[in-house]
Amino acid sequence: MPATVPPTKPVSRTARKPAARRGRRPASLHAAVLHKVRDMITTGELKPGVHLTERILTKQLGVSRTPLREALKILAHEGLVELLPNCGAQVTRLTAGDARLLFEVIEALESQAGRLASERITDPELAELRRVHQEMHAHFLRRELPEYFKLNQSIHERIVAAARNPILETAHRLHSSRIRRARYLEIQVNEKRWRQAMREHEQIIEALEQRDAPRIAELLKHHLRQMFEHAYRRFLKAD
Amino acid sequence: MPATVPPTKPVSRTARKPAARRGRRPASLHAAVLHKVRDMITTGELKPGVHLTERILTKQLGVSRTPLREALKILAHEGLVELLPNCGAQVTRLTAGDARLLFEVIEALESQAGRLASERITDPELAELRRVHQEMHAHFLRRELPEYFKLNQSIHERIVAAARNPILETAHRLHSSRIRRARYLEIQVNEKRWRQAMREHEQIIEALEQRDAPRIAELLKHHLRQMFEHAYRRFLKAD
DNA sequence: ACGGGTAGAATTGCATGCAATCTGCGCTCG
DNA sequence: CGAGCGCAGATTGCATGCAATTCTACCCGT
Repeated sequence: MPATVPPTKPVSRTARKPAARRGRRPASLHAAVLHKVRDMITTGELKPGVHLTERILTKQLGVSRTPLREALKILAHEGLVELLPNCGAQVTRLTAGDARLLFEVIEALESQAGRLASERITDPELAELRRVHQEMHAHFLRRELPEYFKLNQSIHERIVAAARNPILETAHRLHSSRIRRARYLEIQVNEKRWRQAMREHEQIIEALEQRDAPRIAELLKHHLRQMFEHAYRRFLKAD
Repeated sequence: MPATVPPTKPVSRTARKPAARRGRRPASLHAAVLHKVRDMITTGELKPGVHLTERILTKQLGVSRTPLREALKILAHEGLVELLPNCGAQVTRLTAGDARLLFEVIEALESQAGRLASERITDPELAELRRVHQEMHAHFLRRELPEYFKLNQSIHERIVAAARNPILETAHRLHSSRIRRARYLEIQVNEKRWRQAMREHEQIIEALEQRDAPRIAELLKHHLRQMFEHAYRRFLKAD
């Protein structure tokens, strides 16, 4: 009985208070719910395998079933939840096998993004990337894992964004979000791997500055493969 | 006023006739609607830019608004339709620029699929692929475009399937469906390109039989790029 | 005659009601 | 005492009702 979670602040727009037109654009409710639930899953607030009942979620989010159901359908389509007919939804439990499949997809997308980024990234973007990288390095030296992790994620996102391909970006984000937690696990505590990852990042930035497309693609692939291999072992241990 | 389309057979399950339990599994209505509308878009029954009103579609499909809306939300998420807030949906109009973005994504996915397929494809699958290829060749010799096109599509799908990665497969299908019509345009009437495409296919199959992963990846990329370049010109002319 | 404003109609977005299905539990029968 | 059956509760899936927003078209003023 997971109903112990306190109801979060309702996302409702006009709701019962027609006077309060506080938030700027009401934005569509289903979109808000979609983002909220997706966040809850990727941050781990909703753990894999948890059974989601519409009743509980609607109460937590303060919306009715219609927008919630629309959001769940989309999440199911994305693969973040599984919809059992007439039996509700449950957060997808990521097996090691699934993780491998995801990494194979991400590898393809991210290396392609790197290739394109090397041709399209602007000098200011490069400078900013270098700056973030150095900031990340500082956190690495101080062994501040959460901050490091956040900037790490940010760097990968910036590279993908520099590819100037929103469709590629969306696809990449979609699949990345599903292994976000695996990526986190990967670095945790493994000092040696952490140093290695830093070196790989250093090389990637350098290759980008030299706009060496094939090298970037190779480096990103290698980086992701290493990441997967290490995360994989942890997975097997964890399961 | 596009309401001249005759209502297709309703997809409803129990509907108004509780006696008729004809179809085996009722299957979920929203899934049926999703497939139906997606088909209508990819086959061109619903042309790009057409405005979709819930009212009309519900009548055509014989379902109520709820499952239809859920299907539209997913299609919007896939990029096949655009959902204007409070203004309904319209079939996404694919610009030449969008097509380029899509090709960049497909190139990444399909070349990765080829790489993986070269390692994982079974000998019977290879034999079947060769068989389909020869059948396609026969249609090529007889200049039977629709049949050729169908088998062409089938070959690409088989290669992706041989990668043994359902997630990759889904992502590939998702993006491919959006440029399906462009692919069709590409070959039409351009005799020289057609012969060239046949040669490329021949090489791809050979490389697969030799399980030469890097070569397959390169060949598929080249094949797709050629396809895009030729389709691109037609696009620009068509627009 | 033309532009602006406003009332009306239609359409979307959300909430809720109803039927069908599934789960769990108690009861009965072997 | 165990297994099968049936009933009740809960939950999902779909249909529809209501409010809000947008688009259209008409009317009025300049």
